[in-house]
Parts: sequence; C-alpha cells; structure tokens
Amino acid sequence: MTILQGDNLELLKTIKSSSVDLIYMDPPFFTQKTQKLSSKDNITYSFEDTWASIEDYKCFLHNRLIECKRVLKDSGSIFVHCDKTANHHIRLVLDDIFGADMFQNEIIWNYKRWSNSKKGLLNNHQNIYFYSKTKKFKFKTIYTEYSSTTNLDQILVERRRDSNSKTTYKLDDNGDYILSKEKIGVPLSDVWNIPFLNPKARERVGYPTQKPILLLEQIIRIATDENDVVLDPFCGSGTTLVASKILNRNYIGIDLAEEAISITKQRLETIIKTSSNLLKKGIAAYKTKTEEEENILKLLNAKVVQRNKGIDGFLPQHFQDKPIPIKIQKKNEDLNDSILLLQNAIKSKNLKFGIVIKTHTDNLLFESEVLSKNILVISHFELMIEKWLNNK
Amino acid sequence: MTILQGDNLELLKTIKSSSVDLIYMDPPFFTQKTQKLSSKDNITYSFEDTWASIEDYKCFLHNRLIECKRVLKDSGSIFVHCDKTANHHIRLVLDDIFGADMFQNEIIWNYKRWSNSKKGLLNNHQNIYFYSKTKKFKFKTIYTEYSSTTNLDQILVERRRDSNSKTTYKLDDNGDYILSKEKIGVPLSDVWNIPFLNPKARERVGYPTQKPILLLEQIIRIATDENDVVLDPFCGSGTTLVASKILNRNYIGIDLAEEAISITKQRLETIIKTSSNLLKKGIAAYKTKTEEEENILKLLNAKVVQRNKGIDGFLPQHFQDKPIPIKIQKKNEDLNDSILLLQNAIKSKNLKFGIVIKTHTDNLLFESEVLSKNILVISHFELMIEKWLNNK
DNA sequence: ACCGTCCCTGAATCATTGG
DNA sequence: TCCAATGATTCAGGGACGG
Repeated sequence: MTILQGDNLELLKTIKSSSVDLIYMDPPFFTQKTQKLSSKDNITYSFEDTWASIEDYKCFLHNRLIECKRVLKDSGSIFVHCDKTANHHIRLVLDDIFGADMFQNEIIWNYKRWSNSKKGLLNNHQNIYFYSKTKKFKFKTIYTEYSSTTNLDQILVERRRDSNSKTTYKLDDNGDYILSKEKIGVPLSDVWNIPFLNPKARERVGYPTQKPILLLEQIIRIATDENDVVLDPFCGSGTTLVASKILNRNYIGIDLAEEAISITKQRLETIIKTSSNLLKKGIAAYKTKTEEEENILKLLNAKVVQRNKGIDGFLPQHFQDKPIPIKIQKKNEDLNDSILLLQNAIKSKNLKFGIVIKTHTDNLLFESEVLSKNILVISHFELMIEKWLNNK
Repeated sequence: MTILQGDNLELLKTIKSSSVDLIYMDPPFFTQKTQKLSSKDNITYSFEDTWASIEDYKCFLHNRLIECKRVLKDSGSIFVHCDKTANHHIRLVLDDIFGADMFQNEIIWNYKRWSNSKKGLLNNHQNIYFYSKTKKFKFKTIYTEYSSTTNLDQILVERRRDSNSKTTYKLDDNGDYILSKEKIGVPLSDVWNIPFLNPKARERVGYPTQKPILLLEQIIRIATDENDVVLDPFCGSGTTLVASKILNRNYIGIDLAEEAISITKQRLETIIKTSSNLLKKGIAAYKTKTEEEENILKLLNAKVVQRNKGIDGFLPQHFQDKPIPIKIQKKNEDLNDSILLLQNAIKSKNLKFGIVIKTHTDNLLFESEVLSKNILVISHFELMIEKWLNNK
C-alpha cells in the first residue's frame, strides 16, 4: 500500500509503534563488494555493500532493528535474511535487541545453483533468522506431506507405553484396535527447498539479490493472516510487496534507491511470476484455473483451455472427428448454468458432444430436465463419496 | 589408533604440533540440559551440558580450539559441529582463533525426524563450521549426480559465448552439436541430506547425540587422504573413529567419560554400520505411486499411504470416527482383487468403510457379486466417458 | 487464600529400522 | 510385504513453593 524512498532509519521513525505484523528484512550481506546486476534492457542497478568494519555494519543494523522492534505489534515477528558471510554477527545483534529467548528458528533456504569452481563446497544455502517480539507471537503452522517411508496405516492406531516404556497398541473392550484421531500432516521443517530464481525467468527484473516469490509467500503465510501489515525496510525490487499483494496482505516498502522504487511500482502493477516448472507447484493461488480444476483436467489428460467461459479443456482424443470439450462446474454456478454455457460453446464451435464435471450439489429440484443427449454429466469423486456416506 | 580418557584440554597439550590432518569436534551444544539416553540394556550414558554463562562456554571452547589449531598441520582443517542454540557464538570464537578468512563453509546437515508439537518450525538441521588452518588446505572435491531438472544439453554439448556474451551451442562444420568432454558431476553442496540415526537402528549404541557414520565419512573424505590423522577431542561414542577406521585413516579420540571410552573401544572392535534400504536405494525408491495414482489421490485430497498393498490413501476427514481408506485398482488387478485387498486391510485395521477407484474394465462377468455394503466402487472419469461414447 | 513461577511428569509426535 | 518398536523434543497439566 505504501512505498517510500529514502533512508529506512529515518522513514522507520515515521511509522507508528506496534502497528506492523511482520517484518522481512534483507539487508546487505557484508560482502564488501558493490552488488550489481544488469537487466535485459542493459540498465545496471547496483548498491554499495562495503563497510569500514564489521562494527560499522553491526551498528548500522542495530539502529534499524531497534526501530523495527518498536513498530512491531506484540504478536509480530521479524525474519532477517543473511548469508554465511555475516550471519553470526547479525544474530548477535538480533539476540541483543529481541533477546535470545525470542529466537524462534534458523531457516535454511536451500537451492541448487551452478557456481564457479571454487575450492570447497558449493554454497547452496542462505540463512533466515526468525525472532518474535514476545512469546505470544502469531504462528500459522503449515502442514506438509508425510515422508514416503512412513507407514501411515501404522500410525492410525492408538498406542500407549507401559511402565517400562514399551509400546503396545490400545485395545477396546472387544479387543479391537482403537484408531487414533485424524492426522493432519507434518509441520513444516526449518529447511526449505525452494529453487533459486532462474536467471531467465520472467520474474527477474534486474535488481541484485532478488528473492523468489515462493520464499516470501511461505514466510508471509506462517506469520500473518489476511489484511495484516507486512513491512520490508530494504525492499529492493519489491518481492516482499508483490508476495504480500498476492496473499492479500497490506504492505509497506522502503528503499534508498530510486530505481528500486520504480521497479517495485512497476512489478506491483503487473504482477509477473515465473512459469518455471520448478516453481509451478506453489503458485496455484493466482492462476486462472484453480488447483482443483487443474487436477480434474490432469486426471482426464485434457488439454487446458484458458479464459473461456464455456470450455475448460478438451479430451486428448477426437471422437467422430470432433474434439470433445470439458466444462467444470464453477463454485457459483448451478449445474444448469454450466450445461447451458457448454451447450452454447458447442453450438458456436460446431461441436457434437461435451462433458460436464459436477462439483457440487445445488438446490434445483429438476436437475435432469435440461440434460440433453449430447452431454455427459459426471460427478466429482467427492460428490459421489459424500452422497454415499450420507446414506450410511 | 589412540583413545584417551581425560580432560581434552590437558590431553591436547600432549599432542605434537602440526601433526593432525583433520579435527572433527562435536562439543556440547550449550543446551543447558543434561544429555542422556537409556539404551536397550537400561544402561544410561549421559553428560552435562550446563554452563554458568555463555561467556563461560565460549571460554571453554576458546582454550581447546587454541590447542586444536596448534596440533593441525598447515594443510589441515577443522569441522565444528553445533546447532542453532549457540552456532553464532561458536563461529565468533572460530573467527577469532582461525581468522574469518579461513572460514570455508557452513555445512547444513539436514535430516527428517519424528515431529513434535512445537510452535514454530520443526528443527531439522544442525550446523557444521569448516575452517582451515591456512589457505593451502587439503580438499578433495566429491562429485554428485546431476539433479533431474538439469538440461542434459548443458552437460553434453559444448558452449561458447558470442560477442554479445550470449551463450550458444558450438556446432561443427556440418552444423552438428559438438559433444563436450565427459562431465564428472556436480561438486558436493554445503547442504547434506543424511538420515538422522533412527531410534531402532542397530548402529545406535545408547549414547546421546550419536551421529551417523555416514556424516563423518563424508567429512573425512573431503578433508583427508588415506593414512592421514583424524582427531576427535569430544569423541563420545566414537563415531568419528569408526568412520576413520572404515576409511583407513589413523585416529585419535579423547573423551572425559569412562563409559564413552569403553563404548568406543567396543564399537571399533565390531563395527556395525546401518545399511538400510533407504540408504541403499534412496528415498525415491519408496515413492511407488504412478503419476495417475497420485493425481487421483490429489483430487480426493487424500493422505497418501506408501508401502501398503491394500490401501493407497485415506480421505482427509474421518467418518463416524474412522478414517476411510482408498484403494486404486492397479493395472494387473481385477476389480475383485482390489476389493478383496481393501476388505482385508479394513478388517485388520478395524475400519468401517472403504472406497475403490476402478481404473479399467476387466472381463469378469459378475463383477457385482463381490460388491459389499461397506465399499463404494467409483469409476475413473475416463471409464465413464469411454462407456458413454461407445454408445454413441 | 490467591497468584505466578518453576519443576516434574505424561502424552503426543513420525521417520525409520528390525523382525 | 507387513507389523512392531523407538526416542528427542515439545507442550500441557499438576504440584510445590514463595510472595
């Protein structure tokens, strides 16, 4: 919502105390080099990351972090991104300001990247330190899939330990197993495998040290709710703000460089995301097709059609020399609407048959009335299961 | 070759200067707790990890690291194992003694482990700091396999940069690609995925904080040649020495605790190294679902179950306090077989209902005979479409 | 009598090996 | 292939203690 240009120390002072839910901070890494990168348009952006001493650098951070703490709500938290060069010094400053007992996690961002053949191991990670302002910080656990080595069916049964801490299965009065409560998945780990931005990806706008949106999305998801306020005092090319916008959070961005501000504003206007295959998984959130619809089409091996009201995809094979269109019932559509939309599309495209996937029941009494011979209505698996279970 | 019991500060002083090639050090992590673990035979080994202050702890390390540096050869290096609790303090001490410019890598040991109910992210990594004594340290690059997303062209075809510094593939006079010399692989990354020593592993000797042999082997491989000298001043249950012995390196181990020394000696006599399926075949070998099956499970929002013949997944919600298993008909299975397998699983797990997804028609005449009230058979979309179209 | 803090115990967790 | 077992870490709850 707000993008400010200038020294973040001064500008942070203008922000109200206890007003921010999440700060993501990606300060210079103390590389002692000038960071630069040229974009496709041959415009070169750069910033200075050279310091008189590490003390100088720590002081620089210290002053800003004090303001950061002030503007955070009591339920707020801060994520500070650094790399191996100075992560230990940065963490000392954080311990100093937020307190060692407010340290929550060291997040390892792990990526694969080809790099020059230096002696030693390839540097394939960066560190993100997660501190909260108080013990009562906001945290939304993300649950992930179980490892494929886990025997989930085993875990389904309740167990207890006897006095020797031996495990036995719990049995009911009939001697049958007692099943455990619903499983929700494994809480997210502190090591995140997120691909480094492919240099060719469209997402890249030509600003040094740009971070992938997925990384920021994940941070925002675990630390905020919708409409919360996200602050990035070194916003650079604005990835944090873009991710905030995508996830419906409010945002404040600050950067010293005029170019940074203008890139950020541009990006926010036309949100671009890389379509790199590696990243696809997590970006379902703002594609035209919802993930659910995509799954249905994938299951049918269908060719996906974007931006068509009547047709979502086509079956892979023609039938009687005509393609067969698929229409998925949308959330706000009655089945009749869906069928009509498909019928219209069939007529205008001069097709023969079509398929509608019914995804929810609506209240119409005479659903079958509009059914026509050239359209097959198939219920989503979930609907069939629901119907069956309701009779049990 | 040598195992010494006593205070490592005193014992380090008895070791000749510039005589050691590699030091692996796994000091207490500053957890401020007593580390203990009771083994199968109810023998409990433990050590104290409580300190008056962080300064105390740093001083303790400082004194020992000074001796460590002295005993290292000029070509030698040190690997210091720690975790998130005090890694920043430890690195400061290391910077202080070895010099910040002798810092080579921060190794992240990443593992999966049983989870818990922590607020925040699961801690699934530990840090190992790699410093060398001089710039001329010994380093043997390990090459790993290319990741599956790597474009093979990049590996096999020679490239060059044209005048605009664009990369193009080199072509011979006939316009064919010139294949490059055999590539040897990707140099080892600084993030290591090595399984955590499982509670059930035979390799476990009942000593707390025991590290997997594999982890030590990797360190020893990159930093030493055969017959070099490896020193572990906090050798605990002796994993470092075992790995050294396996790899034909000479070793010196020191520990304060008498039990540690005796376990170590025992382990060195009969070396037990876990060689599980996971280590042999990799995690991918456990992922046995086809893409089609995964799509079906995803469409149902199901929890995936690997390694079970009768059950492929569970619906996300319980019904009447029982989970509902899903079985997908396999290529070579009749529908009856699938139903029977699921029925057996339902019986043995004391479940109520189940769902079978029929993926192909088989030639059985009386499919319906085995249908039972507690199982819902749903046809795959494709089957329904096929059937419908065949009547057209 | 009441509160907050500290410590101890108990329950819950799941990735993995072993039988 | 299937079934059984295990533990580092976490939180919750209860009891002890001191103010």
